[in-house]
Amino acid sequence: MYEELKYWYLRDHKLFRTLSFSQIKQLCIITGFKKASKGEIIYFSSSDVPRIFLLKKGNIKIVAVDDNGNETIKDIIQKGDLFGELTLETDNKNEEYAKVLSDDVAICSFLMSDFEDLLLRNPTLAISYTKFVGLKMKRIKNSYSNLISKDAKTRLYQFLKDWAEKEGTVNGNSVTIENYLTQNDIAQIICTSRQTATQLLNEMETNHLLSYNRKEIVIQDITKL
Amino acid sequence: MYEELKYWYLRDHKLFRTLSFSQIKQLCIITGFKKASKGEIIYFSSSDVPRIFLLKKGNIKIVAVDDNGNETIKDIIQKGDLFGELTLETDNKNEEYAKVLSDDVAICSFLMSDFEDLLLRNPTLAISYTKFVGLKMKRIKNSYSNLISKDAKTRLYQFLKDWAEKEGTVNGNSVTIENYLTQNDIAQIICTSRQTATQLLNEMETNHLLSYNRKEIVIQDITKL
DNA sequence: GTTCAATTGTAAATTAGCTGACATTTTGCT
DNA sequence: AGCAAAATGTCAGCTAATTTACAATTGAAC
Repeated sequence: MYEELKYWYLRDHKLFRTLSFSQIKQLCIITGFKKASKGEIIYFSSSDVPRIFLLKKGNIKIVAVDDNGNETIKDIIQKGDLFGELTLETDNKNEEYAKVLSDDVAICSFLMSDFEDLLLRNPTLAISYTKFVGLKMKRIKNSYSNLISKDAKTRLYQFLKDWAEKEGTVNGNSVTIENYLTQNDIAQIICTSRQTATQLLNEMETNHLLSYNRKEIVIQDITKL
Repeated sequence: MYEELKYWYLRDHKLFRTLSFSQIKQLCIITGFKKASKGEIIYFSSSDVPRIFLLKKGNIKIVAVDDNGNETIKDIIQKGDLFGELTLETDNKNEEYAKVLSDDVAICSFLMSDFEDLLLRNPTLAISYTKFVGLKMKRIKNSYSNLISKDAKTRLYQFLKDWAEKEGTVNGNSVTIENYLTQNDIAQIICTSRQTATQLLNEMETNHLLSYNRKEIVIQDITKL
């Protein structure tokens, strides 16, 4: 029954829908499970054998540390997202780790080499996977060109719109987002200083565009952003 | 013999090294050839059937036009690079075109659907291709995080180093680059204003770091950048 | 050779946003 | 409850780089 559970955990991701039961089982044999709670740090890049991870529950942020010890948020991973060495290529110089943002997370993982084997035997999956990586690339390109050509305000608005679309609960024109990020996190994501982010958020609050607190963000009218 | 030629054209790219003659021939049947000269604009995103392109000779820039009609340089493609819908996914809302930078270019292309068929029959190629797309993604990530966290000067230095490494002719510590870009192009690539780029380049010239003209750039000592 | 457009050079004014430096509030913890 | 740590609020410089504005140079076309 444990096997069964794992099966469904993987099956859930749209990438694996096309796989037969036995194929998933093959991956499952080496599938690892992990639970973690808020604030915990999960190392995944170096040391261990290269793995691909699937976040089953909760939210995490991928943080990179540069030579000066500065932390930068690379990515926010949500329930259902894959992360890790998606390029099937290991690079060890990469100092990245994941930090748990929600109360707790469930992560399932498998070895990159096993996945590669599976892709070899499953060309359709290989194509789906390529498209998946491509989509990811397109998203990254998009958000980066936002970062570069737009000012901080526009970037914040765009970020909030994206966030609302991905995770918000809609209620007419109003959208409610469960807020698991600090203002500092938000600032890092939109690449600005914490102070600027605070200012902009307060400005939006006085303009009745949204109401902000540490639990949730309510956007009064998403069409006005 | 025309067939033969095309074979070698494709064969040249390291992605296709693992393919058999017949497999390449299969692609070649639908391979298109194109020649174009300086300043010419090549549309490749919309209208036509989705294709993947391989630049065999010369240099082009990929330019995107936003809603306000502003042009941004998305990418510089060099001899041997693939471009087009590398993600195997068409998106039509994308307003992109290529502009020829060198005196003339040779481009060879094939249909995305044919390539997809080939990938299906060739899992090894599929994996290579996935890794290739992944590598591209990693490069993009890298250059973007440069754009975001570094100042204009550092960005210019990094760009020149990259350019020199890719295309420069080394002579001891000195490197000569054939300059097919205007200062405005360079400015756009490193995401700054034309004036700032000009200033920085002149500053480098007075500091004897390089000599610049419209034909070539000579970096006196690449290790000093 | 002359003309015109593109490219390059230079400088002052303006500005978005960062830094640093605090005060205040909230949260988790024992 | 009471404390420390984390998160938020606010403000005054400061700075890199954009904008605006124009001059000078180069190159290609006729």
